[in-house]
Amino acid sequence: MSKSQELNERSLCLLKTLVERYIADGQPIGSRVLSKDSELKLSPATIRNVMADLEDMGLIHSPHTSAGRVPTVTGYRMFVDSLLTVKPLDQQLLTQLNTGLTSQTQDSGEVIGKASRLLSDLTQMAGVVTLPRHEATQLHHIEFLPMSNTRVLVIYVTGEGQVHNKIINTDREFSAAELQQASNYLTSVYTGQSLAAVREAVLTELDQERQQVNQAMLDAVNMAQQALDQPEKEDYVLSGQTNLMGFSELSNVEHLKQLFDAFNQKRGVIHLLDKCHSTDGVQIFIGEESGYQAFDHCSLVTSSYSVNDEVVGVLGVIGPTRMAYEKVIPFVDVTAKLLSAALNPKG
Amino acid sequence: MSKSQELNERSLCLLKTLVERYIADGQPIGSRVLSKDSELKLSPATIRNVMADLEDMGLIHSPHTSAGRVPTVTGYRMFVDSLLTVKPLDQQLLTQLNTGLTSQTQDSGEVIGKASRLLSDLTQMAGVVTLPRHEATQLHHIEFLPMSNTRVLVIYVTGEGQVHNKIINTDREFSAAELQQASNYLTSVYTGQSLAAVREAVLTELDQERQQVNQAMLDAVNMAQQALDQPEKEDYVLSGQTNLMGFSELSNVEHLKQLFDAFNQKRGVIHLLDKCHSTDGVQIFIGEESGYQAFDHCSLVTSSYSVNDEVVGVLGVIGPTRMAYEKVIPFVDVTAKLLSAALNPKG
DNA sequence: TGTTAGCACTCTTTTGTATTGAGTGCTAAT
DNA sequence: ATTAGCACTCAATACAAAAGAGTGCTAACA
Repeated sequence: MSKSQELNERSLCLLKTLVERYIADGQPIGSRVLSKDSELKLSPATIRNVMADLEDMGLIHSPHTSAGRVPTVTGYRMFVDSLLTVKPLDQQLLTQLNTGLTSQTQDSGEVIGKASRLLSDLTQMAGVVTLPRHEATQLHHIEFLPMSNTRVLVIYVTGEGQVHNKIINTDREFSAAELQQASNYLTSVYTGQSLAAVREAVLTELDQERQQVNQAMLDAVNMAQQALDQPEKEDYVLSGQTNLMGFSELSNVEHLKQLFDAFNQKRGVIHLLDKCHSTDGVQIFIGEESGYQAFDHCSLVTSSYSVNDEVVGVLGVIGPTRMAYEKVIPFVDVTAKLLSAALNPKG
Repeated sequence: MSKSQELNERSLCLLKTLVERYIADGQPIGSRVLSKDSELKLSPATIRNVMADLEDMGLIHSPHTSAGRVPTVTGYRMFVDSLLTVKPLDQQLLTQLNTGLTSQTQDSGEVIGKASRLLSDLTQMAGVVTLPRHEATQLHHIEFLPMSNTRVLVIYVTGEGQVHNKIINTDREFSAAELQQASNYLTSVYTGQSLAAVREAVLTELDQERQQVNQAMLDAVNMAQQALDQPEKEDYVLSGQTNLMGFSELSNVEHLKQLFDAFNQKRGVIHLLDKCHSTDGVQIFIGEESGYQAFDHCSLVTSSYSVNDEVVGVLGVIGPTRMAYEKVIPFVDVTAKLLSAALNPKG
């Protein structure tokens, strides 16, 4: 009785080799192979007993009577949490990453895209990088341009050259000169502050100084308020989706459709990625743990990246549950660090 | 002898109903069904004779001895070219299109995206719209902003609020004031001209007036030249890719992967879409006609759209070869016209 | 001469049955 | 506690037979 609940060294060791072997081969592992594969010198019969225990504990599972065993989600979880021996990152991969992310003359958008691409290319799975949190980035410049009648094009530049734009409708028609003046005023006052701060400042300024401030500036602030009104929705860059079509465990078209639909919706994925914002270090969602049905057969390995020591985004790799965690984890970890480095204002 | 090469009224009529029926059912059509389905009162035996002729001519094809017949690519081609009875566009679809494309306060990018989305949503296939040809659009404003050291952010606005930006490296450091002056100079001189014209003008100005013109303007022109140097690559907006995963004829994961890879490469698709630039009216590629293996089982129905009576882009629908051409064709046609209308400067 | 009924034939699809092989669980021996 | 042995389960494979769909051809017919 006590035995069946006890997770002794031996059981764990066997679980470990079972998972490793299953990740390598993709086929259910029977007692015979496990007996040969493990450094423990045990007979298949003994191993069968242990396996029965592991199955009782919900760590492995048998597809049917005459098949071997396969790790369950909790089995994988135990594996990555306490059994995994992380491999140091392949040197060649490291240099590829480094050269890919460090090249000059790129705005941050390009770097993000490049990172996503590298994640997918070097893992042969799907790579994802969220765009830096809009709110946290600094305002670098804001400009109003006349379009037609009362329509005004607002352009504002944040961080290292990310350009955002939006068309707003104004109450009355503005001349090019007026708009120019507004641009100058706002840029001079608010440059260097975070967008969140600017939004707040603009709102209070609208409230308090309505009477005192001169009309031109009031107009400027008003337009800024409209432009920054609803925060831009979060977004991410996904690469290598087609890589996922190669994996036999996802080869069911129905599953694939669900997965790709989820990618297109973006909502769910963003929500999932947001969960990693808080934690630092690598975080992993295995199969159903994500809570999204479309990801039932996938795992997600993520890490957050920062600018100026503040977490502004998340990046990661999406692949089948059966992935080489021992390689992917350090890979994602390093990529996050390199991306942070690449995005930080140069020395 | 002569008979087997002759495409009389009756054969064509049967081909037509065969294709229609096959498009509706998706299963090979036998002589019995065709006999019942056709308005011609002919026995299955007679129909078998006709079908044998059609097969000789390469218009239909039998998957195997005991299956019915299926249209070949040339069969489809004949069908859409001369047999098709185009259905007038469903009134409800029309209003949906209209309201979707006509709403206010959208920059052209949004309209393009919306069009693509509508194409896919309303056909339940994939929709594609190329971005308006960059070269042909008018320059509306150009602006230089200092980033760090010698890096300068160039922002230029074209057409109805499309914002482009690029970071360039300059020979020396420029002050904000200098850049402002350059912006003003270029904007005042070149606003309203097409990008292609601007590029040309800039180049000649660099050549000819190197001595006479003042240094500030020379710098400005120099930077503009760098920014407009290599033309932006063509691009398109694709929607509803996942719709394609629902079709049984494409449900082979291998095919799907090829197709989606092609979508990601973009190169091939763009090349294909470019072929439609010249022609006006609806153009159709059926199966292998496209010349791209990934599209072997797909058809592409396209039409070009214009701004100021000049063709600037192409839009279309991608779906399985077996699609309801009689509905899709008018739909694509109308969408192209509505998009042209939506993009043309108002009033 | 064009159309049709009839029939033999082909080939896929389905269904059923037997066999093989992998792997287990249990029991009894070590 | 470990292990050898054995009966048992179940998927996968192979094979055979039957059913079904549709054709091509021939001969009869209007």
